Amino acid sequence: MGRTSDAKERLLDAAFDLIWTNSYGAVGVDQICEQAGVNKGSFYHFFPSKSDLALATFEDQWNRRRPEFDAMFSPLVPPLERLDRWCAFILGIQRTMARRFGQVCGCPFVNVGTELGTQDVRLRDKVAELFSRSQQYLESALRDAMAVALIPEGDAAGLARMIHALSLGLQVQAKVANDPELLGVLAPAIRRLLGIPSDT
Amino acid sequence: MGRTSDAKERLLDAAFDLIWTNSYGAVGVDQICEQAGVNKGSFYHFFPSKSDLALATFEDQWNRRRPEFDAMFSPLVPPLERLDRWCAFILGIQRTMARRFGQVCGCPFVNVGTELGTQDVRLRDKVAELFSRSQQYLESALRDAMAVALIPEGDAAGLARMIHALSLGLQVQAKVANDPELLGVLAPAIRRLLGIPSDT
DNA sequence: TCCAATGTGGACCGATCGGTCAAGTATTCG
DNA sequence: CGAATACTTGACCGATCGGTCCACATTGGA
Repeated sequence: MGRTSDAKERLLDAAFDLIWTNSYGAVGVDQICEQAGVNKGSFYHFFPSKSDLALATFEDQWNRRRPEFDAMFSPLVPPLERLDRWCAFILGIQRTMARRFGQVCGCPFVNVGTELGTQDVRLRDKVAELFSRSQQYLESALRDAMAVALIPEGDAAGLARMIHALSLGLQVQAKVANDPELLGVLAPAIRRLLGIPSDT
Repeated sequence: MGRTSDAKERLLDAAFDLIWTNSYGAVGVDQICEQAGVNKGSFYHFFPSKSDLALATFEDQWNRRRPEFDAMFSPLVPPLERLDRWCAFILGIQRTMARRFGQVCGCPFVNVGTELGTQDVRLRDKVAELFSRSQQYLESALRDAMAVALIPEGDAAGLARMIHALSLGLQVQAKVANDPELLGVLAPAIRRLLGIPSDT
């Protein structure tokens, strides 16, 4: 009962894009509303605050990306190829954003996590949660790789965290240098970390 | 001629601390002035804009830290120990900030670089420059390590970038998890990356 | 059909934002 | 001493901030 609307989705979309390409602090509620084609009254009908919108945005984006991740890390894909696909995925995203926007945007979760980490505990915790989910995919791939002796046995969770850190750091470097191609070293770097000799 | 003052230094100090522990956007000019015990008029006597202050702050901080870096990476220190000292340095800073402030603050340059990377080119370029300087220290240590065959010959610059990325990523993870001890894996991760078997 | 629930429009709020300005005070040099 | 310079003071500006409010439009279920 009551009327229906897709304003909430439009707000989630607009907010994520604007915050990703700018920053949480630099994007105003008015701006988000304008881009979403929604009035301020409606905004606060759906979300109690700007921070709540950001929170919802993150969960929403994750859910949207999840099928892609599940496919990438499918147990049917050879373990090391899963990692390669993941590297290609990240590189692809940063390339696309850089081309569309003229500027490497980096990882949206890192951006907000570092900006608001000391100010908004809920947002910080949400980013930590999303990080943990990413690492679970990596960890699972690493364990499968160990099972078939593609890499030596070891602390899969710890390794996953290292690989994840590597990717975050390279994305920061790429953003600051405004060059998505810096992410090209991600895959070889991971192989180094895993002790796999490169092909060349 | 004319009167003298240390207001500029106080502004640089206050600004760096406030921006590091919060974020660029969340800290106002008024707030910086209050913490520095300086009036707004004086602020704009020394700096043309908030963004210029941030820029000056970064250069200032680097110059202050430089002797520490030069000592850490002195050619008289064995190459691999330089890297260990660097890891300990980063861990120490994050621990101190976390204890003093109740929250891991991460790398100040990453924080601002990711927040303003798409909005303020000068700031972005400055962060890129500081990153490059850090990598030069690492690169030099790696080359020295190669010279005495502590690690296999290879692309020192590329390896330095990977190590640097690893440290940035781990700092982001530590901030978001609010646990400085996550940086404990930095040293072992670097050894892994360099292909050095761990002691254990 | 009519009502209750749901979403919309947009004016409005006090606070704060980065930045300006002009008059005044201290200091150093000639 | 006097004038040029360097710094201080604090009131002030328009714009924008996140958030509130409420009359109104639209809808689905009974």
